This record gives sequence, C-alpha cells and structure tokens, in this order.
Amino acid sequence: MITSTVEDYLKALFLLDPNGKKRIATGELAKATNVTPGSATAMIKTLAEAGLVRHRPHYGVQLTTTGRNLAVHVVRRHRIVELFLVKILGMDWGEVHNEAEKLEHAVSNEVIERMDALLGHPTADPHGDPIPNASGELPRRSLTQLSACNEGDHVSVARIHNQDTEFLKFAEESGLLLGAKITISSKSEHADSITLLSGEHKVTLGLASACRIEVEHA
Amino acid sequence: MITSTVEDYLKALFLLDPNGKKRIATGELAKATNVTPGSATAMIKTLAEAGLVRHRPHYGVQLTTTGRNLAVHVVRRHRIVELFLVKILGMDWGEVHNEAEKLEHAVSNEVIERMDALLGHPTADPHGDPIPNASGELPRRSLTQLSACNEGDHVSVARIHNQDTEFLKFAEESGLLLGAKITISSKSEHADSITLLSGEHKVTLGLASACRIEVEHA
DNA sequence: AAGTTCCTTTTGAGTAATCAAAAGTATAAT
DNA sequence: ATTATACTTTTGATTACTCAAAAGGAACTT
Repeated sequence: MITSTVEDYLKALFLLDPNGKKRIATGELAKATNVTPGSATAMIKTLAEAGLVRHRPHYGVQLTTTGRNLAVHVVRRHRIVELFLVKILGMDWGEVHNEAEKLEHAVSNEVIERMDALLGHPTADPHGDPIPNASGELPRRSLTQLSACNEGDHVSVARIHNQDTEFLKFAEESGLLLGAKITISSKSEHADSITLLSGEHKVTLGLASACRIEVEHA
Repeated sequence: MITSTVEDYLKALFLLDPNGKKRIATGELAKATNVTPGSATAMIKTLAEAGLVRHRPHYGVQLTTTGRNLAVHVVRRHRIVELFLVKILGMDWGEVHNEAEKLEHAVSNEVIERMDALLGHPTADPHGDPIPNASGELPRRSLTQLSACNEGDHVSVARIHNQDTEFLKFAEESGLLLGAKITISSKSEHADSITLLSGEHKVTLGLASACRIEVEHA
C-alpha cells in the first residue's frame, strides 16, 4: 500500500533531485521529511523492498522508475491544487503550500484532471514551479538564477523557490510577483548582495535569497 | 490529537443520531465504521477518555457537546465538498461521496469557508442532505418519506438517503433527481411497493427503497 | 597506522490503529 | 430460576509509523 507517508518520502527524493541522477544521503532525506535519520533509514528499507528506490548502505538512495513516476504525480497533484486554491478559491499564494501538503494525498486523479482542465492545463503553479503533465513529463523552461544576473539586465520574475510564508509576504510587498519586470541596478559579490528596481520599488537582496528567485531574460 | 479515524467515528455517531438523544450500540457503530466490534469498543474508550463521548459499558454510547460539535463540522466539510465537486468541477453526484470521504479530513476551515461562499452558502448537498452552517446548526425542513405518501399526492423529490453509486444511477435514470415533480399513482402495503409518475417515467419502488427518498409536498 | 569526526544503521520502545478469537454480561425464553 | 442467544468487552498479535540512543562504517588528519 502506498501510504501518504510513503508519498511524502518519494516526493522529497524527487524534489531533492528531479533528474534522478544524484545519490541522496539518508540525512538529506531525513531533513527534507522532518524525521530523524533512523526513521529515514527504516523507511528507505521499506521503499527498497517495494521497488520504489535503489539503496546501497552508507552510500545513498535513488528513486527507481516506478518510484519516480509515483513521485512526479504527487508533485503534479500538489502544484495543481496550489494553483487551484489561488485561482479558483482566491487564496493567498503564501498560504497554499501547507494546504496542498495535505490535499495532495487526498485528491483523486479524476479531481486533479478536472481541476487541470478548469485551469486550462497550466504549466506552472503560483510559485512558478513547473507542473508535470498527466504523463509525468516536466515542462522545460530556460531560467536563470537572479543571483547570476548582471548590472543592467532586464528580466522578469519566473519562479520563487521558497515556500516560507514570511519570505513570500516580503517578496509580494517588494513587488517581486511572478511576471514582474525588473532591472538589475547593481550587484556586488563582495557585499554578497544584489540591488534591483521593480516598478517603484528598489530592493536589495542577499545572494542566498537571490538564488532562490529565477528569472527569464526579456 | 483528532485523527481522521476519530473524525470518522464521531461522524458515524452523529449520522446514526443527529439529535444526540439515543444511545448507540457498539455493534451499530462498528457496522457504520466498517470495523469489528472489538475495534469499536477500543475506540469508544479512547473517545470517552478524550471527552468526546459518554459511555456506559454494555449499555451504549453518546456524543458529548464537544464531540457533537466536532462531528457536525466533519459533516459540514463533507457536504460542502460534495456540492463543490458537482457544481464547480462538474462531477457526477453518484461519484462524489467516496471522494468527499477522503477530502473531509484534508480540507482546512479556510478552504471550506471559501467553497461555501463560492457556492452561495448552500443549505443542502447534491443528495439533499442538509449542510450545517459555520456555527454547526442544521437547517430544518419538513420532509416526508416517499413511502408515507398516498395515492394521488403531488410532491417533489427533496432528499435521497442512499450513498450507493448504483442506486443513485438508477434514481437518475428513473427521473428521480432532486427537485423532480412526481405524482403517486398507486401504493400497496401488501405488495410492499409504491408506483409513481415522474415526467415520462412510470417507476415502481419497494417501500424499503421508498423510505430512503424524502419529498416535499407542493 | 591510529585517531577523530561525521554520518548511517541498528536496537529497543512507544503510539495509533487494526483483527480474530476468547471471555464476559444482559436480556429474553422456557 | 436456569438456560440460550446475542451482544460487548477483553486479550494477544500485527502493521505502519515514530524517536532516542547505542553501535558501526567511511573518510580525513596527523
């Protein structure tokens, strides 16, 4: 039986490495799923027995094709639900992540496909995260991390890689909404910061935050 | 912690006796929740310790005010979700019950209140079952069981008390949809059946089925 | 090569739920 | 008043998780 706990572990593995190339450390998985390393080891064993992951002790773990397929559909459900909550129910994009964490395990395929149709088969959720299609394929976009942009670049915000409600509130107040057109006014590796103009707003971000924002060149 | 299993037991108790007057037998509860009597006994103990039910061994169990309050909100979530699935996502009314069984434990208050508003604060779900309001009060309607109607009565279908997908499909095909205007053409206690006219359709029902349909006099 | 550190795995124990089957209780029937 | 029946409760075991803490393995430093 695929419990919702199992779905959470699979999803975590997928999000830690969407391409399925790396080996994931037990501790990394434990951190991502908010359990102790011992719990992660135990679950990895269960997943390996079910053929959902490959595991070599003290080396690392990796999704199998079956495991990846399940994981990608959990992510699809999560992201469609998020978009649905924002677009149809009018919820705040900062609140919907936690809500979707629960719903992703409860909604059926039928409901997801109907939401998908109602939303016009979207390719990205309210944070700009790509929505896998019904066959489990991820749409490809060529995005750049904001931290990699240079002075004078004109770009638009395409993805905000941070589920923290407080950060999202800050982003919103700074005019860093999805699709916002911004100009890089200065960048300093030494000061570890980047300053940009977004409409009326002048915002300075640390590079650690800036690398969680992805942009599209105009 | 109120687990979704606890919610299911509370909901079952509520549905077995919405007014909270009767004492419910362990076996009845076990049947309603699809567990063995032993499991029900164990859970009753847990619920009693949490102050959600009153229990006297070998006598019966009853919701406390706290328990009833939780239960009524589970029912509210269930029925709003059902209506939402039919009205907004266009699903078949026969399919939505099982879907809602899962979602009732996963949707937050916030989502429910938004769905409620989107639906225009409805008072009944797709089966005609009353939707408790946000304070937990059930709307009152004076309905009659179809089985209690007499020859010549003109009534309209107001509630279908049966969650079985097959029965609902049959009802739909027989023109027994919510709001349908029907005329009782004959009734026989001996034959245990009632015959009615619904538009073009002439339908004969056993009284056992007929008492699961409630109607409103015109 | 030995030691230290960091990470992973194992072990033992707990919680929340389940079932099957044994034991107990209440009611109704003789 | 005893017995039969029908239901309820208890008991013991199982599953799917969880954690804390002990034990083990890999790799880097000296």
